[in-house]
Amino acid sequence: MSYDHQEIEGRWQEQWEAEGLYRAIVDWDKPKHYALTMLPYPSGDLHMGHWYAMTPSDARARYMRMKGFNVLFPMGFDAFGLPAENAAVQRGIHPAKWTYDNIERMRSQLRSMGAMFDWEREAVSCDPDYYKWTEWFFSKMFEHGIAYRSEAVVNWSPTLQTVLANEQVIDGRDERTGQPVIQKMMEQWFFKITDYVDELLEFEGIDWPEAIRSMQTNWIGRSEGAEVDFATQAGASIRVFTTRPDTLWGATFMVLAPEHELVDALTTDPQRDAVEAYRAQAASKTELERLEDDKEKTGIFTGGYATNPVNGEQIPVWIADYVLSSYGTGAIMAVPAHDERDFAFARRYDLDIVPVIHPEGGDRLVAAQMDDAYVGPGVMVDSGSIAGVPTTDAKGRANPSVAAAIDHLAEIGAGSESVNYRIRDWLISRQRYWGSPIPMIHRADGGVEPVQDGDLPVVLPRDVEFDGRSPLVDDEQFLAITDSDGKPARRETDTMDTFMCSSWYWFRYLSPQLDTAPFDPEEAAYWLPVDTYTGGAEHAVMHLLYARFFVKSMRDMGVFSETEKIMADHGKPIGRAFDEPFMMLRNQGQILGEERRGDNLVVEGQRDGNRVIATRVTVTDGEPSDAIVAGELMRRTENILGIATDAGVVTVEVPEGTPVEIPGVPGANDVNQLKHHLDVQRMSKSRGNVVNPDELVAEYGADTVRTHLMFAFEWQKGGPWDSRGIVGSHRFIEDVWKLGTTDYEPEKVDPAADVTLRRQVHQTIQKVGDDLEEFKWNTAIAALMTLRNQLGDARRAGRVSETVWNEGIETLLLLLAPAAPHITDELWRRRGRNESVHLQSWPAVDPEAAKDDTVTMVVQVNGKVRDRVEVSADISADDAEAVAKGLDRIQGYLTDGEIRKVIVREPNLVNLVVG
RNA sequence: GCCCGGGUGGUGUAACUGGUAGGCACGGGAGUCUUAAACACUCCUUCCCGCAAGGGAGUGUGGGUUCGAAUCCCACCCCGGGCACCA
Repeated sequence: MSYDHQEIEGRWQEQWEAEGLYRAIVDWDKPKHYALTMLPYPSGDLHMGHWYAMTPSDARARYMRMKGFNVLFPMGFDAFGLPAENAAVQRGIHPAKWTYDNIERMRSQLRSMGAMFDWEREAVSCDPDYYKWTEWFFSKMFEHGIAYRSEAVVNWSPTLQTVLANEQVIDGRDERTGQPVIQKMMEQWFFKITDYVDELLEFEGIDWPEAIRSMQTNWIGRSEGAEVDFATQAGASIRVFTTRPDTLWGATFMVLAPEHELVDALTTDPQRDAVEAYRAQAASKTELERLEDDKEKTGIFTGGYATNPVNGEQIPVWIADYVLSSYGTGAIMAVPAHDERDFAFARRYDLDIVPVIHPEGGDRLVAAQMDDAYVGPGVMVDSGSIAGVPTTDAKGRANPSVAAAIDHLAEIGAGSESVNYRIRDWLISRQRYWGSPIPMIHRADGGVEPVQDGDLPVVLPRDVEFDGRSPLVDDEQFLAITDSDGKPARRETDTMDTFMCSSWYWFRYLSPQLDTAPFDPEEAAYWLPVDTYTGGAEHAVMHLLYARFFVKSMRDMGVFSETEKIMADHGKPIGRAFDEPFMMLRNQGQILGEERRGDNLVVEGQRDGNRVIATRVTVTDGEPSDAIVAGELMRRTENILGIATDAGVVTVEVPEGTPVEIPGVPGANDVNQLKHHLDVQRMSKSRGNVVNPDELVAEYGADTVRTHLMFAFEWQKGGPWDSRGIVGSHRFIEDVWKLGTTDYEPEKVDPAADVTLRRQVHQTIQKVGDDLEEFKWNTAIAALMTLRNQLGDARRAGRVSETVWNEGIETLLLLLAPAAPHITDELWRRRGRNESVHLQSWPAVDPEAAKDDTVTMVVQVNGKVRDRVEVSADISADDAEAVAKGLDRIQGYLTDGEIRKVIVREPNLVNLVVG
């Protein structure tokens, strides 16, 4: 009987569905487990990454179910977003049609995984039934002052024709397309995520990876310091935020962001033209251009002066674009002696430098002799009342000099302690069509008001034309509305960031059909919170941060009050259920395209230690001989290339300005284009490195693909796909088939063989269970492969009894069921069981059976292994020592000295120290 | 520059709390089967010396702690990720 994976997998997927095997129903008598995996965007095709993310999560959910939990494992689609609009523009397909067609296709691909998704709970964020509640949340947040409209400098993407949140902009480029964004003053909708910063910095009671926590902490960017006011002749004073109020005595000038509101008032007439010119020039630059000019700081003197509050000095006020209007107060006090940026600026414009820190154990600093700002510890000098106070590397009040300065500022009334954050409020409006409408009305009198709850959802008009801009802006039918006073008004035309849709989707899964509330409190009381959440780490400061914010604001708006009552009725503790969305978070890595030989790079240059400094880099098909390095580009980090040559991977540094030649791409290129070019080239030349799961499933079956993805990678790390390796996992699945389908008859039963096999079986139960708890699939599968080998050996030897053989086979099926659900259910029922393997309990370890009765004891002499011997597992320390000393091989090592010390770690090791 | 996470055979990975480095696979080699090839099966496969018995080296590099270090400490190099003119 050969293993026909296509027939088996198709049949079981249908049967499970017909049986409703994975329906998750509230049952207060059973412990619940809410397992969640990030929902996909319906791009059209499921790729390996989806399989890699979802099938291990499915295996975990299945394991929890076998452990006795009532498991909810839903799936849905994050279905709003720009690609649908691009399809409309490029191919004339309506975004809704494009999206729903893709969803249809992906549903069937998802089914081919054989996952235990409860499809009755599916949620699709672009359904009006769904976005009605996305809009409702917006209205609630508007009511509670969490959503607000404000004018601010925002990131505008000319490519996407919309504004973007800060989280979506990386190095001045939009994170999706890599195109530059520009800064624009616009009136937009925001969510007050900044009200929650302190709570967001805490991760109490949740089990999240350190990397995500530190990324969020980093992004929020809390810094402690003080706000200080500097009086000016213009009347208004300039407020600055500084983390180093202790260096105030060394502040010799001030710098305002070009956009700062006091610039006009401070600018003197002789300087006005120059200041205006500088402001205009700064405004025209993209963020990217500002960053590129970072070598030389530029700025201009306003002509105005401010008074240093601690010493009364008059100091000049400049403007410069290295001061950001968006951070702190948009103005700084410059302390060139102790800040690198201020130092560079002062040197360039010949401004005063006054050192106020005396370096520990060093000479007094002399301004004229400084080559760099001094940022280390020391003692405050020339600093009025805080002179003599030590200064350390500590931040905030933990630094004695900062504490002293804050106290002094409070005394003289010039400033106070203050905390600043890097994070800004979440900009959620988008000038796009395919998103959830913002349910607001602009009144004729200039005010705004929410659409009445009863009128939700504001539905996207279907009959619209696409030309790259949002069709909502001039859709008169959509726009025309009356306000609550019955007067003509206009609808808001912005839609919401799609991250808004994904900030609450796991609540919608609880009751996707409910039309009276976003979720059913009866369901919520039982299932919440989400117990395990899995997905990619790339969402660290977007989705995962927004989701935390969202739950906290829902809690504060009272959205959970009924749910809480029902929980109390059932005596279920609330814990952190409404403070945090996901109790446990685990991130999988990324599956990369298969590495393969392709286009070569030829590098000319000099060797420098273990790397090569390039003088010229050329992309070529040939392999010229005068090159120092020739081979395939494996990786690039900034200007460092890793090139695979016959002699291994060589590190090549490409200094700025090195000529980079790419055939067909004229003009000056740089390293940034290199990798992109080669990737594109490789992808299009042969799609051999784009791994298509559908093809693999057709060839090997879903069980093999699932098992292999779990086996071949360290899950949190991922890595490049290697098409050769999958045969190993396939052999494993086929061996399981053979083991499960052959009738076993012992030749001659040997009780010792029974003991051995049972020990192996029960040790495997222990090992696999431990590994699945910790998401360590690779070692769990390795242990199951070992058990496969052991069962194969036992069958060949024919010494184990039938009972023990059956226990072994059935345990293998039970332990493998989460990873390979189809073959295990098939074999399970072929063994005459009429209930699914997926309804069985996880096998229990019999500790007696699992115990080793003998172990290999290592005998070392001076820490080197010199012999090994089988001993009883419960050997005493004295016996172990005696056995070790008695070994012939060991005797030979004892002749050159006497035993000075004996270390015994029975039963594993004896170490004899001889000298 | 700062903050995380890493570096183990030809490859992917494994190794409890400091106690046998290389388990599970891929690839490679030899053999059995076959007219042959593929499949399957058996054995070998960290490197060096040796016919072998055996010996030596070995977890990025260099030091240290320890009876004993892949594991702990210090310094450095490299890789991946995040942040970055953030005052």
